[in-house]
Amino acid sequence: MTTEPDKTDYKNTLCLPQTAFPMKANLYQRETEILRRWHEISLDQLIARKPSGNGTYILHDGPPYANGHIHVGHALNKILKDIVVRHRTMLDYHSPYVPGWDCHGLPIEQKVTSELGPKKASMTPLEIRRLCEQYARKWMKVQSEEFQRLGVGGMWDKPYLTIDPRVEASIVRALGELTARGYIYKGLKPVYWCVNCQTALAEAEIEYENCVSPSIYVKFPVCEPESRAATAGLLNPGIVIWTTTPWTLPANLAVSLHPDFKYVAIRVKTPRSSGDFQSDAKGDAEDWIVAKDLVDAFVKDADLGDTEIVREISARDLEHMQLEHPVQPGRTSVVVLGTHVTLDQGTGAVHTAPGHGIEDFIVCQEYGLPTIVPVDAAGRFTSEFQLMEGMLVWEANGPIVRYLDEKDILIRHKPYEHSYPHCWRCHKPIIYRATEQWFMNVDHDDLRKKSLAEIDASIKWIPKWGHDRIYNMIAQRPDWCLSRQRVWGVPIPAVDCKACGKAVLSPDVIAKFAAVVESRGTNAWFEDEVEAFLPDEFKCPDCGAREFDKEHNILDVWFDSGSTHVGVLESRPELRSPADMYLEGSDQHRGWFHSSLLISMAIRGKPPYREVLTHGFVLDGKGEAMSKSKGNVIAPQDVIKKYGADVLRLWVASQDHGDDDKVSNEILERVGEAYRRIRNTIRYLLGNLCDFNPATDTVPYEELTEIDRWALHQLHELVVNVARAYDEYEYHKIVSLTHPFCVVRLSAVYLDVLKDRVYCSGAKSHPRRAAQTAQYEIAQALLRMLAPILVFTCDEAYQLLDAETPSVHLRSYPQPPDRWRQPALAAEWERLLAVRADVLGALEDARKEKKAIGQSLEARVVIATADKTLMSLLTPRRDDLADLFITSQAELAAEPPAEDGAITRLQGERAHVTVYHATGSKCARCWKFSPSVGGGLSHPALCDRCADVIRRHY
RNA sequence: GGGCCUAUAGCUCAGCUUGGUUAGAGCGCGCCCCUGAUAAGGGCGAGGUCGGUAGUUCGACUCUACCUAGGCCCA
Repeated sequence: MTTEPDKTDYKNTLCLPQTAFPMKANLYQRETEILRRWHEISLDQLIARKPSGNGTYILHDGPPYANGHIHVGHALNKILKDIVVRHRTMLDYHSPYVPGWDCHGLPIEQKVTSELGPKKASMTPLEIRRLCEQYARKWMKVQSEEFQRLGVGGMWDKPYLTIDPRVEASIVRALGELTARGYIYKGLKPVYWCVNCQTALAEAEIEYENCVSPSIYVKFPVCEPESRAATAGLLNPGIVIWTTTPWTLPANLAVSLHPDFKYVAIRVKTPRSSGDFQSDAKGDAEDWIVAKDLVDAFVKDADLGDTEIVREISARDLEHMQLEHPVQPGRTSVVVLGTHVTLDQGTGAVHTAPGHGIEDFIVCQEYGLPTIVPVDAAGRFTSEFQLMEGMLVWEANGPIVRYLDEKDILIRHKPYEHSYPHCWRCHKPIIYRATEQWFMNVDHDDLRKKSLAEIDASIKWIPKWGHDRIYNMIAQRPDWCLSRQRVWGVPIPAVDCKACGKAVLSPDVIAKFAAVVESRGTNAWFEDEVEAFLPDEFKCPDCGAREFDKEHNILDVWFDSGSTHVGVLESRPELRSPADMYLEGSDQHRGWFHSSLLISMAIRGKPPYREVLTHGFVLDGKGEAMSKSKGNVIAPQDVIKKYGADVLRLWVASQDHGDDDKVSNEILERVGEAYRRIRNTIRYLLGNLCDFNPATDTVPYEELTEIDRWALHQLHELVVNVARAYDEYEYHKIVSLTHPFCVVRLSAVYLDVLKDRVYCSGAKSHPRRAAQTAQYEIAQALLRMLAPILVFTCDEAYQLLDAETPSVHLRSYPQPPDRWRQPALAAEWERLLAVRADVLGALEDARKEKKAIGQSLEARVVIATADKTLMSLLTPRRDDLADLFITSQAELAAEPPAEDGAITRLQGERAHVTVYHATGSKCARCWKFSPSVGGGLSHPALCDRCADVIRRHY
C-alpha cells in the first residue's frame, strides 16, 4: 500500500472476524445435512474403531415399546443415554450402544385385534401374531428414524428386538433355567374374567359402567362366643359385613378386620332380617360387631333405630375367631386382620373370598387359607356350592339373599348403583375369579434376600433414593405371575397330561422348544403338534401317561425385557454382562430394573448392572402430566422443527433429572436463547481464528499476556468442573457452567478486551497470535466438552476449526495442561475485575448523568486511592488498565481530583474513579483517542501504534 | 390408603450434607451505549423472604411434624 488510505480504507487493514459458521443456525435443515455427512463417512464405524485405552463401557438400552411415534419422554431418555455413551467414548472407552425394542405384549395385540373388528373371530392365533409382528416392525422402523434424527448414535442397523428368534430363544431358555432351579410353580390367582367370552381379561381390557347391584348387610354369628373374652356375655353376637356381590358368599373363607381400627358391639333391639321391623314380635336383642367409626353410618343406612354400644373390642382380640358360614352349612369363616380394610363404606368388617378378590386372596395367603373357586369358566356354580350347583352367578344373587333372610342373618337389602367393571368386547359385567397361573417364587433359594443384599451392596443407584424405592418394592412384592392368556408373546411351553390333567413345565421340553425357536421363532409353538417338543420317553411325572396337550399361555412381557441381559448382553460379541449402566425413567424401578434384577439374580446369581441411573417424567410448565385431554402435550417432532434437535438436547441437559423435567414453550424459548448465545460465542472464536494455523502460529505459554493466561486459567477450571459434572451425570451443571462462561468470562470480559489486540495489532503480530492461541484452546475445549450434548453444532463448528479430523466425535475430552492453572493470578484478577466493574459503573454514570461520553473509548479514567494493597495491584498493570476497561486512557493518582468529572465510589471507600473525556483525537483506525493522532506525517489520521502497524504490514 | 420423590425470583439452576453476613447466577424484562461479533456485542437496573402452618433453637431457606400442590409406582 503506497498511498495513504482514507478513513474508510483503514477498515481494510483490520483483522475482523471471518467465518463460514453462520449466526443463524437453521438447525432443522442443517442437522439433516450433518446426519447425511455422518452416514457418508460412516461415522459410527469410525467411532467404533477409535482407540479405547480405557476398555469398554456398556450402557444397555431398555427397549421402548414398538407402537406409535416417540414422545418427549422417549426423546429425553434416548438423549440422556446418548450423552452418557458419547461422553464415555470421549473418555477413550469403547462404548457400543445397541438400541432395542420391546415388541410383544397386549397393547399391540389389542390394537391389531381392534383394527380387525369382527374379522378377528375367524382368525387363528397364528394369523393374529403375524399381524402383530408386522405392526411392531413398522413402528420400530418409525421410532428408529425418529431417534436417529435426535442425533442419537448407535448400532441402528443392528438393533435387538424381543421378536428376534435368537432373543426369543434366550427368553425361553431363561424360563428353562428358572424351571430347572425350582422357581416356577403353578398356582391360583384371581384375574378379571368374562363369563360370556370365557376368557381372562387384562386391566386394559376393562371398561367401567354404572349398574345396579344388591347391597346387603349380613351377620356372621360368632361360634362359641363364651369361649373368648372379647365376646363372652354378649347377646347372640355376630360380626356384620357389607357386600354388593352376594354370589361371592359361597366362596367366603374369612372376615377381615383392620388391625388398628376400634370395633364395638352394638345392641340392637329388633334383629329381624326382613327389613319389616314393624311386624317383629320376638323383641330379642342382639349384639353386632362393627367398626366404631362406622356405627352411625351403619345404623342409619340399615335403619336400625335405637342402638347402644355395649362394648369396645380391639380387632386383635377377635383374630382367628370362628364364625358361622352364611351359606355353606357346616363350614366356618375365620376372622383375619388386614390393612386393606377401610372406613369408606360398609362396617369395617370385610367379607373375604380369596377366589374372587385380589386383596382377599393376599390376606388369605398370609393366613394360610386355601383358595376355593366354586364358579366355573362359564360363571356357573360348581359342586363346591351344592345348594345352587349349575346356577349362573348373576342369577344366584336373589336366591342367596332369600336364603340369608330365611336364616335370619340378613340385616338389610337394598339396590345399589355403582360403577362396575365390564368386558370391553361384549360389554357384559365381568367377575373376579381365581384361575391357574404360572408363578415365579420370589423367595425360592433366598432370591428376595439375595436381591436385597445386592441392591444394598453392589449396585450404585443414581439418584440415591432409587435404592429405597426398589428395595421396598422387592421386599414387599408377591410372587411374579408370569402367565398371560393372550397370543402375542413368547409361549410358555407347558403341557397338560391328557390322562390326569397334570400341568407340566419341564426343562427338557423347554430346551427342545428353545432349539426350535432359535431357528423358526416362537410361532412354532402354534404351528407344530405337541409331539414336536416332547423329548423321547417323555411321560407325565404324576401318572406316567404319554399323551399331552399344549398349553396356550404366553409370558408376561416384562419377562421378555427382563431377560435381555441374557439374550443381548451375553449373546452379542460387542457387549457383556453385567452392563455398566441401565438408564431409564423412575417407573422402571417397578419395571425393567426390577424384572431384570430378579431374573439375573435367579439364574446368574449376580445383578445385570453396576449402576442404575433414573430420570423423572416430562411434565408441562406447571409441573403437571401431559395429556391429550389437557392439550399440554409437546411433541419432540415439533420442537425439532421449530428449534432443532440440538436445542432439544440442550433442554435435556439443562434439566435436573433428580426430579421431574418440565417443558413448555417458555422453557424452550429460554433454552433456545442459551443455545444462540453459545453458538455465537463459538462463531466469534472461529471468526477470530480464520487465519490461525495452530501448527505454525501458536505462541508459547510463557509469552502470552496476563489476560490470556487468566482466560486459560478460567478455561482450565471450566474443563475440570464440567468433567466432574459429566462424571456425576449432572448435566444441568454443565449448562449452568458453560453458558455463563461464554457470557460472563468470554463475551463480557476476555473477548471484549481482546478486540483491539485482535483487530488492530497486525495480522501476524505477536500480540494477536497470542490472543489467537488462547482463543484456539478455548474453542478446542469448548467444542469437545459440549460435543456429547450439542452433537450437531459442535460437529459443524469443529469442521471449521480442524478440517483434518472427520468429526469432533472422534476426539477425546480436553485435557488442559496443569500450568494453565494459576490460582494466585486468578485471585488477583478477581480483584482487578472488581475494579473494572466499578469503572464500568462510573462510565455508565458519565454516560447517563453527564452525557459526557458515548462509547467507552471516549473516556479517560483516573483511579485515585491511598490504599497500598490496591495500588500494588494496579501499579504494575498501569499500562494495561485502559485496555482492560476498554477506555482510551487510564491513570492512577494518589488523591481524588477536583469535581469536574463523574465520580463514583470504588472498592468500598478506599478509592475513587473519575471519568473525563479522553484527551487527543480519535484514531481513524482503532478508534482510540490519543494525543499522538495527527503527529505522524504519513498517517495524520492515525495514532502512533496504528501508524506503525500500517508501515510495517501494509 | 401405602412406598419413593419434588416445591428458592417470570424461566432454568446455586445455596440447605456441617442452621448464623444485605438468599446467588444466567436467561427473560426495563433503561442506556455501540454499529468493526450486527436478526450480534457491551453497560446499568428492577424482580424472590425461600409452597403453607406449627415446632426445635438465642437464631431456620437450611432441622422436625403436619398440611397443600404436583410426579412415579402400588393398592
